[in-house]
Amino acid sequence: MGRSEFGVMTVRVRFAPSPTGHVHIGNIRAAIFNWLFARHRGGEFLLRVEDTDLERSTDEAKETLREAMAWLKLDIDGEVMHQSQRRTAHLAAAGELEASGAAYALPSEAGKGAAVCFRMPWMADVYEPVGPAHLTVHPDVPVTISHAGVQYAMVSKKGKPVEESGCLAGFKGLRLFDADDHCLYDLGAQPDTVLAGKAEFTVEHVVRMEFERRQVVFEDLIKGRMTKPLDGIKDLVIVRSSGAPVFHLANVCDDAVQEITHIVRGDDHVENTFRHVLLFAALGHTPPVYAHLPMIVNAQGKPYSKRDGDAYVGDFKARGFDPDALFNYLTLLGWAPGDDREKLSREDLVSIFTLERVRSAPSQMDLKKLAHMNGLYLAELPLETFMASARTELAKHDWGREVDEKLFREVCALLQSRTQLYPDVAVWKYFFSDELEYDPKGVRKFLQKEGVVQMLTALRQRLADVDFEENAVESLIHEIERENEIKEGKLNQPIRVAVTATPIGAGLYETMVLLGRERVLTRLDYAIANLCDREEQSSP
RNA sequence: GCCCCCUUCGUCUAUCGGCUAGGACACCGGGUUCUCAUCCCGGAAAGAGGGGUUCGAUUCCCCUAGGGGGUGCCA
Repeated sequence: MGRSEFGVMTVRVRFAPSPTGHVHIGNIRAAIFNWLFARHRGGEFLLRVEDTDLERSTDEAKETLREAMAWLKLDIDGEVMHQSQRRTAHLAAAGELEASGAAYALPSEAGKGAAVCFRMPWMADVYEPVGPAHLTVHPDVPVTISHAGVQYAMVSKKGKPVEESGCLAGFKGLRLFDADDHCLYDLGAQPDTVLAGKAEFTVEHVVRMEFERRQVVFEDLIKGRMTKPLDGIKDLVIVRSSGAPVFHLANVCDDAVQEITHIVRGDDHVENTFRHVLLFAALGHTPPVYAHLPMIVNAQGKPYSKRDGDAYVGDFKARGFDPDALFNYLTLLGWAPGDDREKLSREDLVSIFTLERVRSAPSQMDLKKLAHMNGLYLAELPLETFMASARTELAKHDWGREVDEKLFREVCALLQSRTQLYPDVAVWKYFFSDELEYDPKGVRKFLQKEGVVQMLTALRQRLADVDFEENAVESLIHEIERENEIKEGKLNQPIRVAVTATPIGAGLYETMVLLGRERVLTRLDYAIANLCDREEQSSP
């Protein structure tokens, strides 16, 4: 089982999504943790597409799955397994279980075949005794005992019968009593005839049952020691009456043939695990080590559902997130390195990631924090990389489709460090288009002030002659400020609003130079004529 | 109903019996800067509640509450 030549177990993990619809953020987080674990341990990360549900599985979903994984750089080892192609092997396994008596056929319904059910074995390594159990039973509902399990009714608080059932193995030493405390039934220590399906019992007027409770135990790397009483576990349908293998069978068989050593999956599978470990054993395999990841919940603290449209991996790409930033952020959901580091490279993460440090409480996404982290990542992207994404984003605007390459590059270089999300580049419009929408607050605050029009006019006239580069432009502006006896820098914001239509942006002198003399002069003219308060037509 | 699991600032988290409970995002103040962002400094903000165990509990145990998962011939 995946042993290297040194006798050290080689880790083999898998990501096993079912390709029905888009890849969910919770799914991809499971993929990320599997990948990190595999890379940390120098093991292998496999992909298994669980496409047995032919009705709902689509090629498109498979495609978006591969896209999402490629985008997040989750490289896989070995061949991709398609579960639908393993149907014969799954059915063969079911046949073996049935032949050995580990599984049994359910009574077939009219017109259908017989479903196959895996019986929780009578004895197993993972069972441990927990002592005697005494249950109160509702006398109106008869107790039935068969190789398929025990059915009975408990008594609700209101005295109503509540139907319950469990596997036969859960009721070792079962004894049933009536109201007079007579023992009506005794399963005995060795219920061979019942197990063999040679005897079934229906017992009436039972008020009390006793048995030796046992529980199933497995060790979870994240949640610790997990236990569940066997009498609360039911036998498991592994083949439908239609003849199709059920998820549980397929999943366990494939994990066995792929020699998976660790199963890292969502919390929602813990209940399955109690039965899967027994299925592994019945199939002649040692169960893998399990690690159940906590769920990711939405901003309302509720589990993500189809309604939370923003939970698909593809949407994060579309909304301008960087894959490395998302990767890093997701890594911090339910896991932390143990110190104060948060921004961690892939290499760092691979070297320090352990499943033992995963928390077991659900965590919710914080888009603000993700955006912040995205800004950190965008700021340090190589210019070319940033430009490529920015160009794609710009092309979503009609003014951004055909831009001057040289100008585009310079704008990117200037504004990259102030971009948090790619859609933010929409504010760059003033560099590429002359159709400006002036920020009304900016206009009011900076242009419609006394004296501004004169200073802008002076600036406009003398700008025509000056060398159009940063230092010269800055000196000229300062000159005008001195002449008008205002503080150095005071004129910057009025100029900014006049030439960029917004009060926020990068350094003004650089911005002006990038805009170019012609545009700056035209816009100053426009502002002087249309946006500033003119003295002669000042308010009543 | 029953079973399994979870519970530290609004959010993500640190803490593995000694805590003036640390960090990050968001928020609020101040500084730097021509604006914004960055950056720097500061502030407000948490152990669900109740019982134990202990010299000492956020840390261990129990109960309650709240939340999640499961209870399919779905995966």
